[in-house]
Parts: sequence; C-alpha cells; structure tokens
Amino acid sequence: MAAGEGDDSATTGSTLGYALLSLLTRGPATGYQLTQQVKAPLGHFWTARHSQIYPELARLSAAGWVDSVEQAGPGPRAKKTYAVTPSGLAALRAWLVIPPTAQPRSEITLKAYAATSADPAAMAALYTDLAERSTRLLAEFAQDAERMRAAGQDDPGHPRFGNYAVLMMGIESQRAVHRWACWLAACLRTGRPAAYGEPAGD
Amino acid sequence: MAAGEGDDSATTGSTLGYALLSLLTRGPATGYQLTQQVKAPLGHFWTARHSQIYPELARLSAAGWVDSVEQAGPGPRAKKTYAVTPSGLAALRAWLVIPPTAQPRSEITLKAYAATSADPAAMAALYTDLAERSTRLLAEFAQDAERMRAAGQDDPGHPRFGNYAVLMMGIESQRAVHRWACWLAACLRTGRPAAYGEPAGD
DNA sequence: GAATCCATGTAAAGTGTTACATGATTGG
DNA sequence: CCAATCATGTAACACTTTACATGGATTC
Repeated sequence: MAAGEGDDSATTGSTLGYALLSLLTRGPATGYQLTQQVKAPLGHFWTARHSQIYPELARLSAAGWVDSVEQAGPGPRAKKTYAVTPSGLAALRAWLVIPPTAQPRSEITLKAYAATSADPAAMAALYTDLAERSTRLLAEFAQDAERMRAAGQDDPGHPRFGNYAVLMMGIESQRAVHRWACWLAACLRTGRPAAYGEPAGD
Repeated sequence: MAAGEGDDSATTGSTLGYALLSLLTRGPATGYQLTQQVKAPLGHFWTARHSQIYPELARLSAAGWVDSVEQAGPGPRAKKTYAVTPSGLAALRAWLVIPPTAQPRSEITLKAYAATSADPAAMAALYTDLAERSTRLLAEFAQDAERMRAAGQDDPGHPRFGNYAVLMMGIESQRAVHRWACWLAACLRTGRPAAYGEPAGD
C-alpha cells in the first residue's frame, strides 16, 4: 500500500456502482450513454438519473475500477468514455455471488393494503388500468424476447444473455401483476370475493 | 388561514406517511406497534424502521392527520397511542386513487443482468437458493391465505381485506420468482438455453 | 430560429439505514 | 442476574430525486 491509489481490493462499492460496472461489461460507454442504457431492459428493475451516474463514475474511477479516455465533447466539457478495468471486473464478480437481502418496494401493493378505505369504483378503475398496462407491456416484452431469441441471446454463452434474463423476469412479473390486478379489480367491482385466474370480461 | 394549525388540506404527505395512515385504519396503535405491524404482510412490499416511523408520526400529528393520547410508558418517556383523524382519512382516500409511478427495484434481477460475468456454478447456486426460498415462502403464504379465507378476509367488505390482497400479491410474486429462478438456474447449470416451466429436478 | 439531442456537471432537498441513547417490566 | 420485550427518541450517514447550469450540433 504505497500511495493509496490504484487497485485497492478493500474498497467497497455501492449497488449503483455495480450496476454501472454491469452495463460497462457490454462495452465502453459515456455517462450519457449509460443514462440511456439503464432505461431498458434494466430500467424495469433498476433506475438511475444522470445526476447520480456522473458522480458514481468519478468514484469508480478513483477506486481504479474503471478507466476513462477523454475526447473533445460537444459542450463546454470533455466527453469521457469509460471502460471496466480488470480490478473492476474482479469486484463485480465478487459482488454478484453475494445473496441479496434488499426487500422490494411496491407502491401499488401498498395502496391495495388500504383499498377498503377508498371509493371501490375508483380503486377498481386503478387496478383495471394496471391490468391494461401490464397487457401492453407483455405484448411489447414478448416481441423483444422473440427478437433476442432470433439473435441467440437466450443462450447463456451469449454476452448479452443477461438482457434476456432480465426481460424474462419482466415477463414473469407482469404476468403476476396482470393476474393479481384482474382479480383485485373484480373483487372491488362486485364487492364479493372473486375467484382467481378468471379474466372476467377483460 | 388564521393560526397555521389544524386540518390544512394543502399539506402533502410522504409515501411513508400514507403507509402509516393505512396501518392506523386497522385501529389505534403506538409507534412501537406500527413498527411490528409493518413487518407482515406489508413488509413483503414495504418496510420502515422505528427511526423513520417516530419522526413521521410527529409530522402526521403536526399536519392534523393523526391524534395521540399519552399514557405512562415503561421507559423514561410517555407512551403515545395514535389514531387517524377525519382529515387524515380524507388525505389517505385522496392519495389512494392516484396512479403510482414509482418503478420497482430488484437487486436479484440486477445481478442476473451481469450473470455471464460471474462463475456459472456459483450463480446457479444463487438462483437455486432463491427458488428454494420462494418455495418455503409460498408454503407459508398459502397457510396464511387459508386462515384468512376461513376468517372471511377474502371478502372486499371485510375491514382487513387489504391484508388478504397484499398476501395474494406475495403469492403471485413468489410464484413468478420461483419459475424464473428455476429457469435461470437450469440455464446457468447446463450452459444451454433452458425451456420455461420445467421444474428440472426441484 | 426553435426544438431536440448530445454531453457534463453541481446543489438542495427528500428518503432510508445504521448506530447511539435511555430505561421499565417480565420471564428464565 | 441476564436476556428479551416494550417503548421512545436523535444523529450521522448513505442513497435518490428534483432542480439548476452550460453549451455545441443537428433537425424541422
């Protein structure tokens, strides 16, 4: 430990840092490009704004987990293209196999918890809308999945297999949301216990 | 607007505030009791620590959305039992019918995005563990659901119908996680695209 | 010439976790 | 007597969102 620079294996990263490293394993990118790439398919399960991404890239760079090269940018500042370093990849690999503990947060489920306090018709409309939204998303995701399978991305050996895996989770989640929202809307509309799995006029 | 106190309908609450109001619609409770109650079934989709709950109760009280009565507590401070006020209930009802926009966050899905960067056997073990965990949770949730149905909580007219609705979402979510984790573990174990819906020796 | 995209950053405010701090009561 | 439960709070830190700030290049 001579100068406190370079690959210090004692450094700990944030989840956002590992998310950015994951994105950079697809290839070098600028902060701006990462901001776009985090939108899909990762955005269904993880989001970050540019205001969070730029400082985090600086931290990753200070930790020696990414390298950057500067080019003349369009604006007043230089454009920086980042790439993962070997120590960054090692850190990512170590983080990946740690079982996650974070609990999910779902505002729509929280609202269901208090469903009986609100107007039943308005709440039923909320969950009917949600069911429609999930139908749209499922159609969209199914198309994406078809395209990925055609490109061989459903093979675990493909470098972008992770994109396919995340999309599959999106499909499973939206199927779950759709079934639940249909059931809940039916309950609230009729005012009586509804059976599960019946689309009921959707 | 005379004194700046009482029910000021312009006040805006945080999601946590509405979560606490939702819990209090089940009946008056202390901050400590709310801390316990937020664990299940709501805890599968929303959590909060006591350090967040106590200050939020103070804010709700200042907004006139809850009332509190003090009793002699066991410790150095008085024990406060909170109850929702009519203006608090009105605020909750208004919030409930606003369509939520917050995106869910899932660390386990984020890790899947970078699955190909890690050791396949270690990653397969991670998702096999996840599948086992979801199996355990599903058995637990099924029992809870059975108990609730026996108590008539599956009726939208029951005051605790929301507990049942949240539990149903828990069941749907865990089913989705189970199918996905089994598929992903099979992919990583065999190194080849796996078919969906086959439990594959679980 | 107006809008959008590319591209980078900072500041302030809000939300959430971990740790600190106190003390009575109950059961083993 | 030790541990857990009941019961309430604060402080410091980490994470996230919203808003502020700049300015070139491209397209309508």
